[in-house]
Amino acid sequence: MQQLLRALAEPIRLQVVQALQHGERCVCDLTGDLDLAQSKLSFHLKVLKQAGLISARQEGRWIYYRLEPSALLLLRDWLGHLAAACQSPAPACS
Amino acid sequence: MQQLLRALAEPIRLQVVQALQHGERCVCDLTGDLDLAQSKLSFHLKVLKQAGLISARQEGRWIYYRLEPSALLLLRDWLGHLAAACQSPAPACS
DNA sequence: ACCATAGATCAACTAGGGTTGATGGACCGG
DNA sequence: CCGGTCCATCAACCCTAGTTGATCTATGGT
Repeated sequence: MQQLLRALAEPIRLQVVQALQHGERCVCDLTGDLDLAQSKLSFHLKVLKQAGLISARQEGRWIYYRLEPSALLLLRDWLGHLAAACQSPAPACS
Repeated sequence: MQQLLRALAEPIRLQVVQALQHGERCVCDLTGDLDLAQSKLSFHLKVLKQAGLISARQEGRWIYYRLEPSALLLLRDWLGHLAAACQSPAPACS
């Protein structure tokens, strides 16, 4: 969880994730979409990839990145469990 | 989302959230549970509160903090939508 | 009124993460 | 081969978020 949250909790990386939500994009597309220096984008893509939130596929000179739904669902479910736990009967310690 | 993610993406705050998952606790309980300096804990509680993830209730000299499930569910649903979007038919641009 | 405890806040310091610009490697077209 | 494009990596810098210790407010017991 820790790693997933840290990866998502950064403005640029959040933008990248949102830019990928409707399908894969290559790095050069993303630099254009988000108006970022290539070096900067590459750094953030690496963080997201290490966290397991995205994966890469090479095609010729281009590298296409895509979201990894399993990671999103893992985090989603964890939040669901937390919410469920804190809504349950309430032990009411005093 | 940004603010929720940033608030959760910190080891101590994550511990606090987990410590609160089964019901409210006062600050002095939490300093004991997590073995933290009072000042440090107070700082992180403030961040979590500003993000809307926890809320406070005063009782005498004690202040009890509790999780705010609505914030957790908001984030949960956002992740669900993201996962759904990236799993959908796939426009397959070339 | 006095003291003890719970907790917030502040200023100074520190460190880890993000930025920047340059370099390097891979792939391709001519 | 050679030049150009796509992308990763690196070192140096910078800045913000977190830490620390002290101080301040409020509440309550005696």
